[in-house]
Amino acid sequence: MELRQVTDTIWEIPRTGSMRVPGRIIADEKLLPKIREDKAHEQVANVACLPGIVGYSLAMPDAHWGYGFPIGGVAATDPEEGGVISPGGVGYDINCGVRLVTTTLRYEDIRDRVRDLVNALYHEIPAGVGSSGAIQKVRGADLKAVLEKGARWAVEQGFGSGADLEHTEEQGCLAGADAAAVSERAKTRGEDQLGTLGSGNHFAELGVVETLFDPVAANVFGLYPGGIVLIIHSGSRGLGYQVCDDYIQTMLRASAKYKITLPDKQLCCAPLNSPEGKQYFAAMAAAANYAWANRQIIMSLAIEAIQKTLGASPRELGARLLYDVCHNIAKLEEHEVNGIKRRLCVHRKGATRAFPASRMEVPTSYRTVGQPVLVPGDMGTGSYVCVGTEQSLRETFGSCCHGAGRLLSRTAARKSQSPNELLQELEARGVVVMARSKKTVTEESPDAYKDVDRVAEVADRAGIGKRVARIRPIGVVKG
DNA sequence: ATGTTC
Repeated sequence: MELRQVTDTIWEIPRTGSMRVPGRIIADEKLLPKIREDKAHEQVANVACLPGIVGYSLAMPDAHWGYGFPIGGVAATDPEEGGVISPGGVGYDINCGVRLVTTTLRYEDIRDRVRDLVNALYHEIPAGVGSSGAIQKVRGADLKAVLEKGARWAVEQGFGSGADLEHTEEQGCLAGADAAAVSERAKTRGEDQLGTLGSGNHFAELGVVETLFDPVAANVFGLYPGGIVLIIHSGSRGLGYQVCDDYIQTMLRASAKYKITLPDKQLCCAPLNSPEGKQYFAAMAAAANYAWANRQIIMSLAIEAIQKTLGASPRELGARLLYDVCHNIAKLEEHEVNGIKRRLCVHRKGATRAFPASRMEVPTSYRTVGQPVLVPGDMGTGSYVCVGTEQSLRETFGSCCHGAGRLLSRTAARKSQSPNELLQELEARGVVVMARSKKTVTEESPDAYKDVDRVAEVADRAGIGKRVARIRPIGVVKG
């Protein structure tokens, strides 16, 4: 497949065959070969065949192979022109996302307490496959409220405060959610999993702000060198998984019903304006809201654990949600295409929104700099806070990368190192790790991920997310 | 990612 270099950081897949638009991959010479080896570029071309897609089928610098769509894939469709919605373009973990909490603690204040803090987080936040029981079971009318109100429900139950909602994408509630579109089985799976981390790449992490790239934006975001931050990465757990699974079946039928020809069955979809498309959107939004409630509760549990461990008052800890950004979702947004404003369905799968200061969706407190973009790397290397730009709005429907991106499969990662060896190595790097499962530790080895510094540098150079600060991990809780 | 194949 031909890849034509357009700029330093853009490679284009020309429109051929049944592609409706060209593909574009944001990468550099070092990241591109791995993306090709993964055949993620072929998935970009496949996505370009979806009915109603506009502009480009895009891949972010951390792109790799995924179910149907690449992870790191972005695609916008126009519902008015038969545009579709595809569960494969959202992912199994609906509204998997990241939130970052700043504190007034400095590294020197807690240098000797990191192990105690990690231990406290480990005990207060259930983690691992099938983890449950963080809070009382939530069912019936309460679960309906979670699905339709999102993070606000958690705040109303006493987890965090209303101020958190202002610093959450969509205020922690995607409009159009309908609990009735979520199967009973999905609901049952969700009733005891609110406030739990899950497994895989999900984590709760303590980090220290290390490098500032943009001191002005850093200051607006409350980031300062030596400051301690809390990062939480989790999603919609078994409930979101079940919603995806249920609707892939629906969409396989719908694709046939609407005579949509697809190069890959995993791209199964339905027009947004069809009953199936509307129902999936309503269920996806409900799962997204569950994920926001989940992260809101996890954050609250984590902050409480830190306060208790340090014997600090809320005021002394000074915890404040910088932002919560999702990276597995489809959203209706206004975008300008060829000079015309259109309401598009933007699929971001393993990609974050990255809106500039000019967009109304950005919290008023950040309206001078832009939307925070949270880019966690692997547990031993670092994470980035970036900021959205006008360029990302123009070139990637306001999207940026979501992490380092996987380099090795989980199986390959497990074979490369023993868990104890890896834990020691991380300790030597200054990272205390506590994990429910040793298997997860090796699967999540820094060696299993691409270099987040390079990914963030490419995103910055490509102009889709300017780096604000780099964060070094000091303590991590894993599933 | 996922009660890691209801």
